[in-house]
Amino acid sequence: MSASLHEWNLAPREAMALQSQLATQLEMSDRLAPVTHIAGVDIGFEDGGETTRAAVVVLKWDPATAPELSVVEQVVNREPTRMPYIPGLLSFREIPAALGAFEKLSVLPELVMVDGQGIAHPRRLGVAAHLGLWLDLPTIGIAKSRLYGKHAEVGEQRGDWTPLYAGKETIGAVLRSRAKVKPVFVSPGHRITLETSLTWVMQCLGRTKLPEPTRLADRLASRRDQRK
DNA sequence: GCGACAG
DNA sequence: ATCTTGTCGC
Repeated sequence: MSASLHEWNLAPREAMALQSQLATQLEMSDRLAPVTHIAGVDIGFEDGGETTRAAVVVLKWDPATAPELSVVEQVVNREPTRMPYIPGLLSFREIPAALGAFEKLSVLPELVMVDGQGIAHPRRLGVAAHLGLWLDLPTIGIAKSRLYGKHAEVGEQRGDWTPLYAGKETIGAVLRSRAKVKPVFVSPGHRITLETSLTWVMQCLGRTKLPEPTRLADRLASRRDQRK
């Protein structure tokens, strides 16, 4: 059985109120155990959207070989899709299936990278932040596009980044993870700072746009991946 | 009222 | 996210 279902079947109005409340519980400072394993999380859909497929990939962290990291475990969890995609309420659609995938894991990571926003969200509770609270693990959000916040143009060089702002508050960073490619949006979720988030993301960056954890989870969650 | 809008 | 082939470029 997964987490108390009542939290996941809320009307948009209530879901939004819950997000604001939960956001106050986020820890915005570093509280990480020594990192030996990093997980990547992403969600995909099948059957025209009727089935939600959560994928979690656990990689062994080894500074000697990074950004090449070995896969220690891969898990896929399928569940009936419970609600449609509503901008700002993504976590209510994706987290239930993700929690099921984590329950199947035999190796728990000390750090989790999620495909989506951390606190770079209207109410500061993107999917990465929400998942971090549920798992009580440090999480980082790595999104392929912007949901919320303003920013200046980002440099062209790989590694260049510029702050993502919500007024005067810094809620994330726009990172040029690969030259000549659209930048990614990095924002801390839970138990980690933006600075530390950027350090980890860059350390897991190969020559690709996405860091290894989410790149592999992306592939595993995608319908194009013919595995089963 | 008019846009914007993670996956 | 997903529906979908080939094709341009490093």
